[in-house]
Amino acid sequence: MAPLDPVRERAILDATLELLSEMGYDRMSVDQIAKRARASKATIYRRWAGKPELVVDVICNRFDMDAPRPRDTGSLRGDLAELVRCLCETAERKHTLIMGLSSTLVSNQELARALRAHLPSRDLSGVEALLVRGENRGEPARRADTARLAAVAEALVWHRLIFVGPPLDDAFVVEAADDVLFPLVRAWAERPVEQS
Amino acid sequence: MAPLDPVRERAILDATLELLSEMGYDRMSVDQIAKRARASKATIYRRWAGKPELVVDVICNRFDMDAPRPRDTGSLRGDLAELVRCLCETAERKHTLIMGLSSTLVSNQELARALRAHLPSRDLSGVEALLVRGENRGEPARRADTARLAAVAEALVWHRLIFVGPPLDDAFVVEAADDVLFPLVRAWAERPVEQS
Amino acid sequence: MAPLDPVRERAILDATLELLSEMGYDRMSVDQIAKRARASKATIYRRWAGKPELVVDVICNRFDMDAPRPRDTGSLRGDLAELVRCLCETAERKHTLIMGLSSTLVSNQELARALRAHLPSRDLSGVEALLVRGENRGEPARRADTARLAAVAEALVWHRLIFVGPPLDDAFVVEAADDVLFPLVRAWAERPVEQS
Amino acid sequence: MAPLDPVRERAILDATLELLSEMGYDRMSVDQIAKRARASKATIYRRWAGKPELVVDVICNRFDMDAPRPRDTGSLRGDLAELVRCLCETAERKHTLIMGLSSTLVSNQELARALRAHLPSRDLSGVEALLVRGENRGEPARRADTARLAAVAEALVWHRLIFVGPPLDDAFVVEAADDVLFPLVRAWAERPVEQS
DNA sequence: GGCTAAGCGAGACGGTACGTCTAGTCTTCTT
DNA sequence: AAGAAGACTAGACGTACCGTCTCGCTTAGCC
Repeated sequence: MAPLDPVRERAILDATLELLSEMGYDRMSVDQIAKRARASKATIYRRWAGKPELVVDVICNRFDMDAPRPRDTGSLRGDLAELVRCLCETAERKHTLIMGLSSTLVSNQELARALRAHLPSRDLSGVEALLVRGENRGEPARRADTARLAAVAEALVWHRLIFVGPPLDDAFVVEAADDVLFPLVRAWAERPVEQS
Repeated sequence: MAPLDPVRERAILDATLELLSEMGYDRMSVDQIAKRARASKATIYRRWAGKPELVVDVICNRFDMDAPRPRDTGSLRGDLAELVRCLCETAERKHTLIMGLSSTLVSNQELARALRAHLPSRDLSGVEALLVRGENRGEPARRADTARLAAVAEALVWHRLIFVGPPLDDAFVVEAADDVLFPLVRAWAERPVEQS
Repeated sequence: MAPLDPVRERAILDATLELLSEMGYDRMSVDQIAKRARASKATIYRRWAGKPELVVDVICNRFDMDAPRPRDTGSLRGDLAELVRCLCETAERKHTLIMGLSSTLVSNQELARALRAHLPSRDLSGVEALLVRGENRGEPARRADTARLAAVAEALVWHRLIFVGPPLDDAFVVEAADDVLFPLVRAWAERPVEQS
Repeated sequence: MAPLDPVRERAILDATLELLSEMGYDRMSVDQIAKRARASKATIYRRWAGKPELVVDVICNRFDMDAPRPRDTGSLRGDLAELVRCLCETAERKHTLIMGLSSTLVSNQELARALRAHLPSRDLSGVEALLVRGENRGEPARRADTARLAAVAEALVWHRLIFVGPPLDDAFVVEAADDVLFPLVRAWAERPVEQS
């Protein structure tokens, strides 16, 4: 058993994940985690420097952060709305966690970096596919920068969460898609920007 | 002295503001605030329901949240970059505070609302002026939705802060302006969206 | 309430005293004391540097350390046995506490001094009276050094506790009185030693 | 190597003995013993039931508990002082250990018995010789109960350690010999008590 | 000009989480 | 097959912080 037992680690991460959703970040105590995982606090602190580090690890390793893949709705505008909807879904899940952690993140840049590395939907293929479908339909989707489109969509969602708060309703989704993303994609298609 | 002494209130807000920048939100304790303000904790809790409320009050009343007014650079693209630069400046100041508070904001929607009411640059006249100048120059700035433009710009800045972190460098500013905001304004000018 | 509230102090000392006899020194935890006294651990640690200091205080202030006064049995030998019996009674009560503390006392001489100051039966008048009674009966009790007699008696009792252990039976009491204390008192009476 | 290796046992006892004098009983941890003896904790716990048992074993087997034999000083009074001096020497060495153990001894009578079996100077021949020498010199040493004399002397020394604390100075030695032991021996010689 | 009401500084209090430490058990790998 | 290495459970310890409360003192406003 000399190397840190992965079974125990798993149990601790599981317990943390459960409690995280049951109580939220700051009402969840390390003692509770230990009790639920039938682990000793020493076992927890042998692995993680503290509660925030543990939770970041949970987020990175056991939390499903990938947005669901946007479905084909038959039109570019519809697909963009669908994209925003998917991002909303994920962001609302992440939001609580990140907000709970953020007071720590501010004074712990190393931790912040670790978390950020796992935040974005690494998988851009959904957005890519959306643009390809649009192009195939003859819609003005060519040359759009996939990553930038995803970033702008994500930015709109998070901005809304921070400045207006949940819930993210359908009106917001449609506005974001129709008034920002769609015009933007069209603009890129017509006068492409030099890719950076 | 029967009504709550405004002098004491001021001293407490000042002390809080100082400590907030010296230590950050969560390493700052109420006892420290009391000591620095030569006030009793009772005096603090007679006015504010708790530490988060106090800090929100600091932000609302003693924290200069208004973005500096973007200057005229002679071109729409330049003005947009200038706008983003101004937003960056403000956002970086706000960022730390909001992140420190956010674990509380999640479970205290009332507080969140209070804070949000003071977050946005209420003053959109700078953005308005920017668009007017563009229009006067014959640039494609007509019919752009002032509030929406400001929101998108702000969204880009905050997204960057959350997902990449400070500092907000010049490359980011230029990209945001040239690759997103400028195409967007042009798109709006050419095929205006129905205002919501 | 500014000065440390004596009511709380009392409650804590009481709770400690109770738990001390219920569980013994080392199975008693500070958390238990706090819970029983309906006090916070902070309140305890504000007053005492730690568990040993608290217990020493209990012993000094709330523990009745005085031996019962030996009764008149009608003879010097009987009175001496009675004295030993009284000392046994007290010592057996003290024994557990001192033994529980002693691992700390070894490495904390300051604490040891505090405890020692409260250990001896300060009241020697019982022993004094015993000797006077003997003298009045014409028994050889003159000139005996009261303090020294008490010390020898006490030494015999503690030696027995340490080297043989409880319980202190009647045979021991009689032997101590008849074979040591009585001969000693007689010897002092016949050829008094120069008092030191 | 199949039978529990006596070499390892020896190493563990040695390490314990060293640490015992370096740090005292309660600041010495089992992990430290293991590390110093280059042994595993399992190896320790395979042989001894716990830390107290181990230490008792050290005391019984590797600790020289016997008082040095009192030398002939040419007079009974001098010999008695010499006896007390020898007891002091041993007691001061034992004192720390016993005090460190005592919190355990209280709640573990079996262990207490094991320790007690090794505590007294089993070898009474030194005391016996002392009395014989006195008798041969014509001093009043006849019929004295060797074991009881040793016990009283020992009692005086331990009482002093407990109630006044180390160090045991020369004044104490002389007083104990001249004011208690010598009168007592003389009294026994003149009116012998029936041996119990 | 006293009386009352309330704010005030000071700081103890209950509660609770944190992170550290130790004792004693158990597992895995090495020799 | 015994031993070294060291991870494990359990739980006590002492610290820090929050928000409440109680003291006296001082001040303001009203009779």
